[in-house]
Amino acid sequence: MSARAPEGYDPSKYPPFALTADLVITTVIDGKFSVALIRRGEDPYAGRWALPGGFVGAGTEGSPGESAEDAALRELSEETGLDLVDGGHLEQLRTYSEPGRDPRMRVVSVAFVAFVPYPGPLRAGSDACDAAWVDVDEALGRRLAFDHNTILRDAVERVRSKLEYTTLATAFVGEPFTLAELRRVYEAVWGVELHAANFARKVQSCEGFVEETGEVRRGSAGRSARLFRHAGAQLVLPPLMRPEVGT
Amino acid sequence: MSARAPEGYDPSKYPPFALTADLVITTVIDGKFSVALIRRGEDPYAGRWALPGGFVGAGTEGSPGESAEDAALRELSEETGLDLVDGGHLEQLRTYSEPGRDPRMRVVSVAFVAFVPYPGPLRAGSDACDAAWVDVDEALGRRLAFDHNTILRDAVERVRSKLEYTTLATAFVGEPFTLAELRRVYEAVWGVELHAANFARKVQSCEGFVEETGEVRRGSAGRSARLFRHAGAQLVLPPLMRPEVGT
DNA sequence: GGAATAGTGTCTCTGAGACATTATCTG
DNA sequence: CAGATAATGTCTCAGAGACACTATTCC
Repeated sequence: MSARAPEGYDPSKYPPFALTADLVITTVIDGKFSVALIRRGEDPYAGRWALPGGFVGAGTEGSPGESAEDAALRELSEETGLDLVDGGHLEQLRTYSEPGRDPRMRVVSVAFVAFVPYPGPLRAGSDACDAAWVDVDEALGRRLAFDHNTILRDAVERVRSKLEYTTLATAFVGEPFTLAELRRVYEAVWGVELHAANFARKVQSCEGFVEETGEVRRGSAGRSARLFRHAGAQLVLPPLMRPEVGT
Repeated sequence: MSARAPEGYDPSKYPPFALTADLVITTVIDGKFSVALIRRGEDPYAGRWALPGGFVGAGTEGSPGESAEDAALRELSEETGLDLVDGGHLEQLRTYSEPGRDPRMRVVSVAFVAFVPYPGPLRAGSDACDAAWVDVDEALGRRLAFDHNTILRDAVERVRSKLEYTTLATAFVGEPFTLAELRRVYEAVWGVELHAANFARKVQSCEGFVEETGEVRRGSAGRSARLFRHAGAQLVLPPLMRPEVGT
């Protein structure tokens, strides 16, 4: 019985939680799987690196408020300038609600993961004294604010596994892209080397994963590469398997 | 910047949300994929079927409060008597935070999915006038309270896909179980018929999925079946694929 | 031409699916 | 013994991985 009020609906009777949306914004920069971090300017955890995020607007009389997704999109745009109309992907990760995860008050955080093509350096937001793309492994090694190490770890595993059975790797590259560029996304995120020939065959044999634009990319050494765009399919069946991960 | 208060930490400055944990408790009853629903005794949506759930305790001075997971476990136990020590599985689905999803006030719901062995009929909780196991397809056809149709749809898809690449089917059967019983879980959840011989080979060839107890189950017609228990592995590699679902 | 990168051909091996056969139980 | 259910044997086919080879581009 979601949200049933036993008698009368007096909001003051219901425990107040503050709600935030925290983002794990991931991208691939020059072959490195990277995440957007900000450096906190204020206590608690002043000076620590943290995930970007912010409060969800609850609304007042006259204004309807926003969902956690709305808040996440707003934060993503503020932080990176992206709005997902051309490429990129945002999805909910999970919600972190342990009492005590924020030392000040009861804050529940809905965490999101974003997959974006590299949008250039970050601008430090109003409440951060610094912002930067950080290699994921290095970020996991830092002591982040709040429970953000846990959130980041969960997000990294989500991204890695989603590349196996979805076409979301295309969200990391701008269109059009070559098959080698797409392969480098997998290699960066999974930390492995893939067999180029077999990778290309697999991707092209999966209905709706990519389609040729007809153009080629030249300019670098070697034979010019055909260009592709994402062709709409969401799932990869059967999945691409990341090698050697369980053994 | 999760939960940063720009100046001073005055909780009254932060928008109050009520937080609930809603549960999609699934099981397999006699070959039918089923979900626990309760019938609401009070407005809003009095008389409508809904997912079980309840408020998350925020805590007060002296009491620490609980996480959404704590609340979900409490609700699961109240509703079914189960505590997951022997079998069963509970995981977060996602959080639903659209403004207006509850007509009374701003309620954010963290939804969970539970996989449990059939625990017998439900007892109607304090705030429900009825409670029952309902076939999933029938439940999806009803007009449930709040946005519970959406939550249920998301949960059903989660369960179906989780059976592909995890060993969670074992959470639906009591131990020990026969391979035929395990196969009937897949058949019920996916709504397909599986080839018994190939299923048994696949399950046994997957390291750590099941292990023989050495006992057999007799009493029904035909050759007696060997008994198994879950052997600890969480993932099925390569995944079991549900047939014909995309085509 | 030579190095570098893209793309193709093809072989092997594994595993899924289909189906036939054998084994063991109840009545 | 007949029927039912469990378990095994084996054939075929698709797809992943490995590797050799061809194609095209820049220098």
